[in-house]
Amino acid sequence: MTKLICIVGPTASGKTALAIRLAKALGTEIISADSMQIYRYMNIGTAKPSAAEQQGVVHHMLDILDPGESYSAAQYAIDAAACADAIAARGMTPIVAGGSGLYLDSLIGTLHYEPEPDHEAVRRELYRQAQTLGDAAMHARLAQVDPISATRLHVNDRRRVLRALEIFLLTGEPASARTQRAAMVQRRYRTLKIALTWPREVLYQRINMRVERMFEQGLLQEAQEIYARFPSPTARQAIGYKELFAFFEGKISLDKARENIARESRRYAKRQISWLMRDREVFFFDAQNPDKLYKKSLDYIRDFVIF
RNA sequence: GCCUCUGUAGCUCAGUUGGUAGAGCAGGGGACUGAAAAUCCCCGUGUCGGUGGUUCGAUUCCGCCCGGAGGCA
Repeated sequence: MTKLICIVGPTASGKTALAIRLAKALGTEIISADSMQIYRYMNIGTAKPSAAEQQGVVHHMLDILDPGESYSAAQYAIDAAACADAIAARGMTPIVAGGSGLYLDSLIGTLHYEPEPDHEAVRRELYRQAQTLGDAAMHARLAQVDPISATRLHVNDRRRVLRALEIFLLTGEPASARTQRAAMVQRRYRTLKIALTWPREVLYQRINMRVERMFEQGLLQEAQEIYARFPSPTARQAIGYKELFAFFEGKISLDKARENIARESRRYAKRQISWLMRDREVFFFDAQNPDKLYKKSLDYIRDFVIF
């Protein structure tokens, strides 16, 4: 089975730098697992490594879409797997680095996706209905066709409730049944997962500093451009952009936007940590000393690649 | 120096006509299968500034002390 080295961790934990250093040492390539760096033009706000920072290491899954083009974890699994297989075919062990836990799990095959018809129209209709009938009614409807999903999902989690309904309407099968079947599918890759950890306060300081640096580097102008060129739903939801859009629309002050970006980044980091904590496979490495982190990672990688 | 206001959760404040207290924000924990940087759920013990007094009982009333803000000199 093909092997993948995964470098994960919350935002601003140093994944990018470590991955590049390791890739150079191993002579391999990097596959990004970041749902926002996948977009062109969103560079500063997503902390995408510049050409200089990449130091000649080949990066995949960066800049493959325009902001506003829609994408999905399922599609990512296909595209990233193609990259991984190509790299492996050339005799290397790819490094996957990124903070989008769902994407990462989709790639390695912990999560599995079966083909399904286009959901565009059905989804739009469901949201229209939710608008008029209310969340409780939609949840009740789900309970009739897919009681397992309905118990698992909170009434207010509109997104997941409607998605579950959508699956049923599209496939005639409850989402829970499909999920159950997917769990039986064998994984695609063998993985070594290294997670970078920091004391919470230190990580938050790093996040705050990074946000300031982003503004120094011209985040405002970058967001302005995206705002003008891509009035799209995707860029709208990226931290660092959505807050500035609110500023452009006169809803909040620039200071408030800056503050919100830092706060949302902190909360995002917390959600990422939650995601990692439940993954029993990850090794948590202290990231406070970069050299020690690098050496320890290399040790683990050597064992992993050999055996 | 005198007068007035004020001191309650990390922050901004509410409140208890005396029975040891609660909101917002910040923060913490969790969920997560085709939008995921998204979406959603749960979590409020804190010497009620300190110290004496009144009281069965004080964060609440009274005295003094210590912070802070303003006014008069």
